[in-house]
Amino acid sequence: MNPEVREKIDELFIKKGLRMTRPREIILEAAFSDKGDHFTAEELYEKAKSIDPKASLATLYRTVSLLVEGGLLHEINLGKGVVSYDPNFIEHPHHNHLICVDCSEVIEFEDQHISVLEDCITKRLGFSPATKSIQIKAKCDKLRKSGSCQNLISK
Amino acid sequence: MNPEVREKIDELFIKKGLRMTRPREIILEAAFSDKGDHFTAEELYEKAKSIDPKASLATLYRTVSLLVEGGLLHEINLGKGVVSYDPNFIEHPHHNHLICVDCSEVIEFEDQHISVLEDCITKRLGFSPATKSIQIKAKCDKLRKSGSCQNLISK
DNA sequence: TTAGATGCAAAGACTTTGCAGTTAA
DNA sequence: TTAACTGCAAAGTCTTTGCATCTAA
Repeated sequence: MNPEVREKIDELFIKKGLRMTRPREIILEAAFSDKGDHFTAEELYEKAKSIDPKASLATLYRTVSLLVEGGLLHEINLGKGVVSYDPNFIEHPHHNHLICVDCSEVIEFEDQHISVLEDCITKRLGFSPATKSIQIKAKCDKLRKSGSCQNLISK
Repeated sequence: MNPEVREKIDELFIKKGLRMTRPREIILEAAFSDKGDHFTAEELYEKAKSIDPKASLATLYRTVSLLVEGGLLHEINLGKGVVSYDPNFIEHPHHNHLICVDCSEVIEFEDQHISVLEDCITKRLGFSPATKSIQIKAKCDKLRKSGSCQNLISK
């Protein structure tokens, strides 16, 4: 786990007076140790069970809620009513998502220009651009050109 | 109901060989007759029941699915895992959403500049900018300044 | 006439919660 | 020591589905 991530977690636990328990350690490990893929509750549960087969889904949901409330994990909706979690906001607080409407591939990106424009629009509408986030839904060129794309095939 | 909306609905029903039944008419009326507010399945159900108390939730879900597949209704996630439906894409195909993270107020907006920029980013990432949509999550100025805002109070 | 649509009630998927026992600080 | 946490199983919420009946075209 990235030391920056570890530090933010410890901060949150101290700030909120939370206890660091073994079941929570396992969930944190499952959520933050990897390459930063998004995951559903079910996927996180599988990963947690691979670390400790006794991992409990109730504790997992409770821990995920704490992390979301604390801002360390973001709930994202990639369409189709599926709730996923994004562990990358600690390291990349300003990233946005592009989601392929066909194959559900998700790409994270940051862009200075769109941030500025977004701020303008947000202010014009009478809002403060805090905690803003952008989702672009688009069609994957791979799919359009070849009639298929990686993630669609792998389903 | 707006004639343009009516026309698109009829088009869809003809294209897909769907039958226009009374239960479906009621749901269409509930979804598209008003000022274009977003609604949840439950809210739509209440409205449908106000038109005909015998309205069935099963038929409602089935009809909503057809409309979403046909592109007449868009599923939107305004955070908190709540699924809502947006009936305004027929009249405003390119609108985007700004959602207040505090009070969940939703504002629809269109912006030429952000559309262009969005297209650039999308292409750069290897995607086609078809059916793109942007969600900005931000903080409501009203809330920030006065400590409260309309929608927060009304809850 | 008949394929499609309906409505009920049951099932399903996902998430939350009550409670008795356990544990970090 | 004790307030917080855990894990189980039960409950809750939201959505889908099987099936017998009905109906638009």
